[in-house]
Amino acid sequence: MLNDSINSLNPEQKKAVLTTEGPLLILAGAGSGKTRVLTHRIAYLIEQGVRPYNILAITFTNKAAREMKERVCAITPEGDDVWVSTFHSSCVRILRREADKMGYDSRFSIYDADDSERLIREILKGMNISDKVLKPSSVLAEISAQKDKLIGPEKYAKLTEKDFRLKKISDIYTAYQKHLKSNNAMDFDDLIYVCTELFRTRPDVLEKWQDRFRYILVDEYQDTNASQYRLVSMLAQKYGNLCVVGDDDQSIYGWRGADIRNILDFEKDFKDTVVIRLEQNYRSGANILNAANAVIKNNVMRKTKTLRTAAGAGNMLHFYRARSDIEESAFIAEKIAEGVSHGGRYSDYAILYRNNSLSRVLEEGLIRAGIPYRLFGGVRFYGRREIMDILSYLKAICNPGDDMPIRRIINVPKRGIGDTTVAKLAEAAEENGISFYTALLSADAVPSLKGKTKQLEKFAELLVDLRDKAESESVSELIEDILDDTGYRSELEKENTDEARGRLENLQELVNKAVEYEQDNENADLAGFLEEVALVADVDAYTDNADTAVLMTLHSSKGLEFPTVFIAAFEEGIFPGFRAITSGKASDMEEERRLCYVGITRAKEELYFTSARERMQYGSRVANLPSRFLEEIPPDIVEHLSDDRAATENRRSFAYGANRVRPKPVNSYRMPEPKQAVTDFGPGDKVRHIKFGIGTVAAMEEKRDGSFEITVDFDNMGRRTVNSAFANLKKV
DNA sequence: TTACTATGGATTTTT
DNA sequence: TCCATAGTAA
Repeated sequence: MLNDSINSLNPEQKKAVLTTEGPLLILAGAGSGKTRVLTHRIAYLIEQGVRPYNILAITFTNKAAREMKERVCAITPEGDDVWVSTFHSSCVRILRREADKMGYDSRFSIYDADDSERLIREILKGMNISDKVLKPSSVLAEISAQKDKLIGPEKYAKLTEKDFRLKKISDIYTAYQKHLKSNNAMDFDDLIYVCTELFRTRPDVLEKWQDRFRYILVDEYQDTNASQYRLVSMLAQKYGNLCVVGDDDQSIYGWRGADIRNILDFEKDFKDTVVIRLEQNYRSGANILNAANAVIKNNVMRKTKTLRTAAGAGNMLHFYRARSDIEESAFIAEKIAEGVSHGGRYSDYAILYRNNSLSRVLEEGLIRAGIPYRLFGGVRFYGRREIMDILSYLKAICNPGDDMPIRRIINVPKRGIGDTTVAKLAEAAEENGISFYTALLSADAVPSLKGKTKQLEKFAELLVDLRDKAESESVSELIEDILDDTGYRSELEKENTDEARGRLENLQELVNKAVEYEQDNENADLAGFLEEVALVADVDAYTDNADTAVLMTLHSSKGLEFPTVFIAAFEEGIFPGFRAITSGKASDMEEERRLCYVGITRAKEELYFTSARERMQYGSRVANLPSRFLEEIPPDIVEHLSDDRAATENRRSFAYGANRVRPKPVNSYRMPEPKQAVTDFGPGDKVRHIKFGIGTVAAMEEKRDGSFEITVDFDNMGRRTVNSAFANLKKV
């Protein structure tokens, strides 16, 4: 059965499956069936007598890991014993067993990005540095970048001696790392970093794990950073059976430390590497592939690779330039409605955009047209305030030695313990060399906190009480208790707003997740739940079984495919983004181009690029030119829906290209206020609306932007208020 | 301590 | 525009 399955692969895929020994680099173009290859490869290894236990498969998302595991298990039951997990969870699993060798307790907690940033703020405050001078997020980014490059605090200090600003960051880095260590905590980067340190300093431990993982596979290899690369190469050193799969053209996380050289230089780093190119695309029509190939061809930093397809030309691509962002969203909504009315499903449609702030106007268009949709990204579920609050309670209960979570929730809900009190407590803790929690328990001994003893005692009691309950209760029960005992739930219920109701729903969802976790894990405990929660992302929740259109950023769309794709706001200054245009670095523009390539190759049948002549951005009206990437696509495969020659001409004369004249930032050009929307009707007149039919105008109100809010009593739809800027009412 | 107003800043975010 | 944070008044 496995043999039949392997025989149905194309020659390159087959070779990739059968080449089991030695270093192997698989350059897998978009839609070339790489997951199929990987799963077959694992199954084949097992069939060849490799123990599943000796195989490690690394993916970037939990979702990918889950899917791969399922697919392997579908071929062979033994697949269940293969380690399929993300870099981070693999490292956690290793470190839980080896933590003591690196001076950590095996119950170390994991800081997510928010925890880390809060800690940085804390340190900045302690060092009396304004967060205007050094932005916590950029400090964190710098520290993260160093860890990714395996540069520890000491080494960084040496490197930055001469630069005043960097010297400061170096001090913060040192303090940050010290805090993590003393709180028995690791941030995301540490998970990898500490693991590599462990392997570097303890050859005996390394060898143990080398013997364990004789066959290693890494997916999305183009997205690995230096530390991940180091980790993998150390593990693979002894047996040399390292298979990496990636597509340099889909490297879109360079800004997060992903080092494209990992893939470009793989052959240099691993002698006798076998390179296999999967260029046969099974996803899209030829026009779409040609567009993708044509765009990516403009990048210099890449391994040459051209996608082929056996499919026919397929449909033309479409470009539409609307008058405004609102009209653009209306166009997209209309196209979806049209498609669905011809028998399509909402879930056939994906709307992709460069950044999250663009989602709102697009959503509004869908809402107006009554199209069901789901939005991915934006605020992460686990990033929501109410979720983080309750998780902080859980963390405080689980690991009271960690100050951060307690400090977060000490006054949530409000219980009269303010910043000054917290600062005093922290000081007392510092002076006595005890944890914040211990200081809290004996707060009555601190004279300066006299007036607050009552509140502090009550809070301490609450925590002790909850810790007690945690001993005997399941995680979900504990969450319920936290919600009740702290008054968190009743507070939200009292608020009685839509927002509060939404928060309550989210909290219920958190309880559900806990229940799910308990059902899935035999030895479920609080620490395990927190770990799981720390290492999941929202995209992990994406499923295609709901019949709704999907909105997400281009970044999140990687790895997915849809019959019809809209790439919205395809404009200079947005995509490519303002920063990539002005930075002058060719590599920035190349990454934008790869993102464009990713977007294009998500489409199976139809691909629309949409843009607007002017749009609201940051509160003001801006006019952007169509994206330069549009001109990189052969014109004969793009249908211009807006018959907009003038704009195209305009673009031609615009000197662009980061390597030539640096263009004026397009965002700085402000459009004059629009002409007053002309209407030839007024209250009492009969009008026709494209969707709502005939009605009588009841009222008209001029808006600041010159358009009109028009209230109409429709014969069939009742009273509706529409805006003249997009409603297109006609007098009858 | 909290609740209000002014101000400034604003990609992308697999873990 | 919309958000988070800093500063100020009660």
